[in-house]
Amino acid sequence: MSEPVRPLRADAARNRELLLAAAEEEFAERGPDSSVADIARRAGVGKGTVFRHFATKEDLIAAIVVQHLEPLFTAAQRLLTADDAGAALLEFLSVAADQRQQHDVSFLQSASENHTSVIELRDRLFNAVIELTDRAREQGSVRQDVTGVDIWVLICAPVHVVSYLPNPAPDQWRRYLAIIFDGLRPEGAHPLPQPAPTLT
Amino acid sequence: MSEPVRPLRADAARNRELLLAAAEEEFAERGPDSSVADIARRAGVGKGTVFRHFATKEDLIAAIVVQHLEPLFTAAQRLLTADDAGAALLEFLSVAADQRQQHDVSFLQSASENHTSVIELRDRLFNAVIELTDRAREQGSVRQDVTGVDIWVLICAPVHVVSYLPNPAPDQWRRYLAIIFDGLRPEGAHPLPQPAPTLT
DNA sequence: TACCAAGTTGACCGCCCGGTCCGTTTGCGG
DNA sequence: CCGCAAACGGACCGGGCGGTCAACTTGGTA
Repeated sequence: MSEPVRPLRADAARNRELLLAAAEEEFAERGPDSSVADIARRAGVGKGTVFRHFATKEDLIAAIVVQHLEPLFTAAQRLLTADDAGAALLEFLSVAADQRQQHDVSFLQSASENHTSVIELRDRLFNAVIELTDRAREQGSVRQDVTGVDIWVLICAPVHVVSYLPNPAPDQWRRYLAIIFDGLRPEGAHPLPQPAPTLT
Repeated sequence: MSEPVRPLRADAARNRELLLAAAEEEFAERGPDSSVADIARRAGVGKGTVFRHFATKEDLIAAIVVQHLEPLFTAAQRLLTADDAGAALLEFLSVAADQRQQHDVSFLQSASENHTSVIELRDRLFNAVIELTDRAREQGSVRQDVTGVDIWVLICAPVHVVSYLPNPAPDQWRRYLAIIFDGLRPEGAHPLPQPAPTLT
């Protein structure tokens, strides 16, 4: 079943990394309509080389998304072993926001929803967020009526709202994460008007 | 200085409305890359007619944005006369979210940032939000360290986070508006790590 | 060092986009 | 009801896109 994949040639491996880095920068700067030709130019390779490494533009996007989800998943797993689950949840949200602030490619997620590699990693990350949230709720660090799905959809909010500012400070998202997290705390919580959603 | 603009012919006026409605639907369903040809087809007119009414695609987008900002501004002005400024602010955020939930074209805002008509209306709306927020803060309905700019960037958040759900209930945004608004209340507020931003 | 598979390249293809243009149709004042 | 300006429609244009391919270069190995 398993294929004895030969290692990439040295120049090919280097070009692959150059391409991923260039594509990430290009998407972060120019948005979701960045062209493959521009990405190739930024990486200093021909356009044909892009398609040798990634069969379609969508495959390239999926590779970038995976590269972003991976360290997030690692962080989530590490934080699952922390004693203070509330602080762990807050730090996870900080790590996620900080990563997005550097290179915001969140708009690529929807363009790679069909790739199994993205789906698998995304689901594992989702489950880790559920666990983080459950632990924080059990310790009374967040309100009783908040679920992992709530946290899941709120991950992106701090960075997103900052994108409406003309020249935001690099850490501006911290202000809005703090506001939102205050809304998640048990103290002074008002009843929620809608039941918690699911992902199905 | 003023031009004696003749009234539109009956069919032209009707087509203009058809086009605006069709474009709004098309953008809401297909996203920011909807084509002018598809919009014309949905409106039941030729492509040339689109460009008779709106010189460029950007002009069409700006007209849609203005059509969305106008009722929002009206609502904000009305709510400025309410007694309970905290409830007024919450209702303004509800009106804004409810409108966006019906036809989310918020991604068009950035594509029409150069149009004076959009800029003027947006600035007037912004000032109204400042006033609404100042009144709510003075009445102690929201925390002392929150500003109108904070509210301004948070307007879009409830609808945005819901967009990450596969089949959201029409009122799902209310859950997240409630969470965020709890974070804006004075009770149990933790100090904010970053100063309030400005729009310049 | 000589060989060749692996890798690179950029011209090229078909497609679709925003925008133009002119021949045709139509609403409406006299 | 007539005449015409206003409005309409769709073929057409230049340009940029994702993706292909055949000629060329190069890294690793025997």
